[in-house]
Order: sequence, then structure tokens, then C-alpha cells
Amino acid sequence: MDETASTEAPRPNLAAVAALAGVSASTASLAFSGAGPVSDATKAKVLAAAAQLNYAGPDPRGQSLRRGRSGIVGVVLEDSVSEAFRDPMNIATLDGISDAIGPSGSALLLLTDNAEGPSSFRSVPIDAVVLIGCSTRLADAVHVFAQRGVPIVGIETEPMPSVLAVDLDNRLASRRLAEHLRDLGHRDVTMVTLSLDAPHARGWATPEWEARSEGYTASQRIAGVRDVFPASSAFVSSASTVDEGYRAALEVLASSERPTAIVAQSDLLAVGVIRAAQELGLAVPNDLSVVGFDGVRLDGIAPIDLTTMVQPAFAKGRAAGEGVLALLAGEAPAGQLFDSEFHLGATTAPPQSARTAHH
Amino acid sequence: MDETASTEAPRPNLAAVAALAGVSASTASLAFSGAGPVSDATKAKVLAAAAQLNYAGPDPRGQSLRRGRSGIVGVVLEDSVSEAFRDPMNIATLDGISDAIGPSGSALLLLTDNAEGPSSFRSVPIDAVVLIGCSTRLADAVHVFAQRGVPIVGIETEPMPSVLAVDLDNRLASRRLAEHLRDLGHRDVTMVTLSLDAPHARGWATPEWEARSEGYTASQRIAGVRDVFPASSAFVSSASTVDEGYRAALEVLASSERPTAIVAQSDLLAVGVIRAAQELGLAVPNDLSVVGFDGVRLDGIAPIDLTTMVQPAFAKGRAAGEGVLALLAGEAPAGQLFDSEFHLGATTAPPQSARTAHH
DNA sequence: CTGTTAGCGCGTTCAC
DNA sequence: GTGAACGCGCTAACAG
Repeated sequence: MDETASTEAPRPNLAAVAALAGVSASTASLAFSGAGPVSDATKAKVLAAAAQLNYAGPDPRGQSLRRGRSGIVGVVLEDSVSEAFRDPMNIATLDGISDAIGPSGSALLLLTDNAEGPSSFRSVPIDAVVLIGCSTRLADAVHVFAQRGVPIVGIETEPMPSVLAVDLDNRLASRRLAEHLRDLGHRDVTMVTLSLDAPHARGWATPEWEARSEGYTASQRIAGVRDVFPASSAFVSSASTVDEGYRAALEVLASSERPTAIVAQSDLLAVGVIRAAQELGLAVPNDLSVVGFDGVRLDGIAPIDLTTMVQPAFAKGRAAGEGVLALLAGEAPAGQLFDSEFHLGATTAPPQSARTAHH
Repeated sequence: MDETASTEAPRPNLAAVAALAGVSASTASLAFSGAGPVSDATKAKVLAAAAQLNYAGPDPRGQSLRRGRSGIVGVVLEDSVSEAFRDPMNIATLDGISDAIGPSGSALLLLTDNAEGPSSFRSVPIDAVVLIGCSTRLADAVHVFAQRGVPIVGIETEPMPSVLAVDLDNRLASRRLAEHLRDLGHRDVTMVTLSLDAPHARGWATPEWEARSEGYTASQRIAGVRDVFPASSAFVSSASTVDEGYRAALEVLASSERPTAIVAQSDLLAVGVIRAAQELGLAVPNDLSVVGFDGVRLDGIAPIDLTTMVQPAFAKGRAAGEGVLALLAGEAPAGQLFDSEFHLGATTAPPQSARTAHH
């Protein structure tokens, strides 16, 4: 009975409703949108006809075409949905965007980077798009959107013309962490970084690999640490998870020259690093200092007071959302740069050498 | 310079491109879609004209209207984005949906329940919609979608006509957990439940409250436990988080008649419960047995081997996605019921009374 | 292989 | 207050 329905009930039209109500289509339209002047009587007639025909109101597709707006804002994430949402920062950012554009009646469309699906970027009816920490290789997608006149906001993306930037002081913040470690007396610091490319490889960073990095944020944070420790090495993780931090730390701490401190590029990685250290019998911070990045609320994850840089993820999202609204309104908003805040936790201390020297 | 652009460069049309290329609009259309037979020569001409006009290809809004499809599948979540994604089960489900519909070239539109935003449900150009564990009060939204001919899939939603059900054996699974506790000798069991309504109140459940519950899943799980322990009381939490489990357990364990076991309706709640118990000096499972629900990978959260029911969240999502595709293809797929699997962890043991009795 | 015709469902003039 | 006419951008169906 749910078949093609043959000739019965061809989904009703505004025109059909208008005809039944004995008015013109435009009048019926006004009756629904409530915009123009329509007598209560005819309005009632139209609504009655609609009810009789089981008409649910104007077709959104027609409205989109006519208005030139779909009421949809795209959000481009790297990787799959689940991978992207494993990171609380992404969720907070998304929430911020949602919070900002919600009042305008727009909804968020999830677009993933990796998928070269048939209809991916090219054929999606979006009014604007937000890039969340996407890799460099999105350049062509950016071009398509720009050409189409779709406003683009980039959160922590490489600066590009036609992309409104909502950025974070990644380099400065990382430098700040490195300085903290240096001031404590550390000289031997190793990084555990976020992913550098799409295949999500894992392993020790090489100059070549770093050079062709597609991870803007990761590269910025590496640069910040290198500002202080130019020779520090880096182990590239494949994702921002506790598990990856754990795996990375096992390798880092097994290397012949064990560092006295590890700079993890996210709090989740840092938690994994600490777990690995403890498992290897290293006390944090006495045997090993660890710093993170993000300022995730770890309440539910681990009872650790991490030394880290707290970044305003929700505010970043809000700013991106407001940027979208401004661009859609035809304004020319300026990009924004957000600052992270240093949080001194209980995971950093002077290295053994410094302390033994003092004794 | 980003002004109204006055008369300059009125975003190019298919028609404009066709005109410049000296062909008809339909030919130009074919040149882009690649569908019909077009000589390479004219195709090149069209593409050249497009490049000259800086035309990025057919407007998705026009395509949507013409095809009657927007390539967008809506996903209705309760609460805000961040709240919904705090629960790993929702993420896994979303990932499953994404995985299933991705190949079809569709993308996911995030719709939140609470927002009565201007354009919310009524005016969104979606081809189908998936309800994820939404509260009962979505009934009218369901009506609108159904009226409009938008296929609806409901994951763990109250059975409704015109909604394709993807359900979980919540009641049976909860009964299974309760039986496990009963078999261990427990008689005094209290529940910590998921939220029962939109305001997300917290507190001891009353018969009236349970009766007007809008949380289908929560109610089913309560019923499952009551099948075994008819008199068991329930403390309603306001969300599925570790924090909420902690808060709930503090109240439950402070009550005059402390239970020997707690049935938490999610693993996150269970972890919070255990944390509270430990803080109160109660050993798990010796002083208190705790069971959860979901089978979340706790690796990154806590080193606890929880006794729980493992549910196939990703598979549920996949099934929902496949249901969407089938419905869009005009088929009449059957609803699905997924089974949870009992996992015996290390958080349950016979109650003190039983053990002391044996000695 | 290409052009012509005819809408898809709706919003917006501008007259009446 | 109302209705006729037109256009939004694209495409299926047919004719040539």
C-alpha cells in the first residue's frame, strides 16, 4: 500500500491548495508565510483547503531556490564523524557554532573531508561553510566554495584569501609551555604531536615529513616549541586520543635518550603519555614532566591536574558562527585571533638533574 | 569592494554559460552532469565558457528543486550538540548512519530537539530524517515529516506508525542485568537512570514522574529491572555523564537504606557511581555491586572492567542509515531489533550479607 | 548528437 | 485585499 500510489494523492501543491480554496497561488503563499496582507477569511479558507489536502506547507526546496538561501551551514571536519568527535575540542567548537547560528534558524550540515562521495562539496546546498582545523589539501574545495560565492570561515586553518580566519595562538601558546619547562630546568624535551596528514601515519617526525605536513595546528605548535628548544624531536601520533598518547609515549620513553619532559599537543595525548609513564615506573612529575594543550575538562577522564594551555573552544566556535552570520549579511567582518591561557597543574617539576644538583 | 557589486558580475548562470558557449541550456547542463551524450568538442566549449565566466557548476538549490532531492538526511538529537555528543553511544550511532548513507552521497544535517528556532523542522530541505533516542514530545514533528512524505527512521523511539523502528532490547537487557544481581544474592537494588524529560531534572523518581516520562529508553530499562525487583527505587540523573553518576550515587548511598547494588543506565553513569562509592569508602564490588549499560570502551576513561550489557551502537546507526536508503528507494523495509550482549566484569559480587552468611 | 519546450514549487512585483 | 504574470536555475522528455 506504500507502492507508487499510482494516480492517487500526488503530493499536494501550493497551487492545488490555492485552487481548492478558490484563490490564487500568491494569495495562498501569503497565507502561509504570513508576510503580506491577507484577510482572515481567505487565510482560513486556505488553511482549510490545506488541511483537506493534507498539505504540510511550502516545500523547503522551492523556498531555497526562490530565496537563494537554504538555511544550511556546512561544517567540514577531517576524518570520519566518530574520529572528529573523539576530540572534545571539536565538540565544543561545534557547539559554539551551533549556538551562534541557531537563532538565525540555520542548521549544521556535517561534511567530512576524506569522503570523495558523489555529491560531496560540489553539490551541497549550503549558504556558508566552516572549516574546522582542516588540512591544507582542502585548498581546491575552498576554491569551489569561493567561486560559488559561498562564504567561508576557517577555524585554525592556514591563512587563505577568501577565508575568514578564526585562529588560535598555537605557536605562542606552545612557546609558553616550552618556556615553562625551560625555566624549570629542562633541556631534553620531546613532543608528541597531533596528526600531520590524512593517512594518519604514526612515528618519529623527519624534516621531510614536517615539511609536507598538512596539519596547520600541529605545525604551529611544533614551531612554538622549537622556538625554545630548536633541537627537540617529535613523535607524530595518528589522532588526539588517550590511546595514541599512550602508544606514542611507550616509544618515546623507550628511546635511548629519554627526555625529561614531554610536550603533548593535546590533553588527551598527555593523559595517555602519563599513563604510559606510570606503567613504566616513572613518576610524574618527578621523573618526567608532561604538559598538554586544550584545557579539556578531565573530570570524567582522569583525576589529573594537567599543566596545559586552556583554549576557548566554545568561544572560537561562536566567533565562527558569528562570522558566518556577518558574511551572510553582506558585511566584511575581520578575522579573529584567540588566546590560550596558561594553567599550572601538577604534572611539571624540575628535572632530576636539577634537583640532584641542588642537593 | 565586497559590496553589492552593483551591476558587475551577477553570479553566472547555466544559461549565461550556455549563451557564451553558443549552445542551448540543456546541452550545457548535460556537459556538466556528464549524463547525456555530448560531443567532446561542445563539452570543451561549455567548460571554457564556464571558466571564462568563473562559473562553478550547477547551483545545488536548482538541482534540489528539479530532482526533488536535496541529498541531505536530517538527524534529530535531543538537547544541544555538545550534550548529545557527550555520550559516546550517540557518536557511534551517528558514525554508523554516516557510514551507511555516505556512499549515496548524502550528508547529515544536525537538528536539535529543544530549539524551536524559526526554521527548525518545518522548513528544512531534507530527504529523510533519523530520530536518535528522542523524547516522546517529538510526536508533532513526526507528523509534519510524515505529512510531507519525508521518510522517518527512529532509533530507540516509542513505536509510531510511519516511523521505521531501529530498536534495542532495552527491557530484556536490563532484566538480564537484574537477574545477574539477583542470582548473586542481591535483594536491595537501586537504579540510577537516564534523564526522563526535557528540563533534565534530577532526583528520586516518583510514580507520577515515571508515568509522564518522555524518555523511552530510560522507561524501558526501568521496566526491565522492575521485572526482577518490582520494588526497586530509581534516582533520575539529568544526563549520561560520569559527573551525573557521581552526583546521583552520593545521594543514593547517603539514603538511610543503602542498597547492595546499583544499576546504572549507562556506563558513564556507572563510572561516576563507582567513583562516588570509592570516595565514601565503599569497595566495589565487595561493599557495592555496580552494573552499567552500553559497553563503552572505557580505555580512555577509567581502568574499570564493568559488568554491563554491550550494545551495538554502530550497527544500529548503520541499520538506520540503510533504512533511510531503502525508504528513499521506495522500498518497505522492516524494522529491526538489536540485541545487547552480557559482559561479566569485575564490578559485581555477592552482597556482604550472603558472604557473611556462608562463613 | 543537439535544440526546443515545458515545467519543478515558490516568491514577488504590479496592476486591479 | 487580491490575482495575473513572471522569474528563480535547472533538467526530463521529446523532436530534429
